[in-house]
Amino acid sequence: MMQYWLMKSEPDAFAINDLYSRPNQTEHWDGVRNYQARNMMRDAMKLGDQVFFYHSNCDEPGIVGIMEVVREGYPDFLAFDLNDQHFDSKSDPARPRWMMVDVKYVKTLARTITLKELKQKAELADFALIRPGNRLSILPVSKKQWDFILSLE
DNA sequence: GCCAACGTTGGC
DNA sequence: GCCAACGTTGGC
Repeated sequence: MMQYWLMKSEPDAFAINDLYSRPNQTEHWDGVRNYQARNMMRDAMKLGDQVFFYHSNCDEPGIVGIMEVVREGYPDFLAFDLNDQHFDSKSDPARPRWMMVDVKYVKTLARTITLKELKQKAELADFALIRPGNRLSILPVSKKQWDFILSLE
């Protein structure tokens, strides 16, 4: 059964246009160093799942596009790379601590659906993104929420 | 296992 | 740049 997600990225570091210009418009979602988010990538995200691309920590935080899971959870090899800022000495290839998935660009929304706007919708009162203090970088989205958000485009 | 200190996220 | 929320670490 198809599932829906939202993944955050700071556009200064990796924006939807960066995904668009990657070979095959595909990239691995590296750098997640939070166990809850890790568990979702390791256990729950499946091939074909649809994902909102969310720009965080920027002038206009919001949902900017859609991507698709094209490879299920596998070790985040950047955690093994001493020279990478995501290096983690507690993760090694024999016992990888951090996981990632590969995502492929699907589309850019006609406009950014802003956090501000999402907060104002009674239909999204239960949406994890707009609950106070939710800093998880990967969130589940229900089909109902997904369809409603897309109807705003 | 508790909890204080500390670090990070991310909106504003 | 501020700060609230909250995850992680480490002493005990």
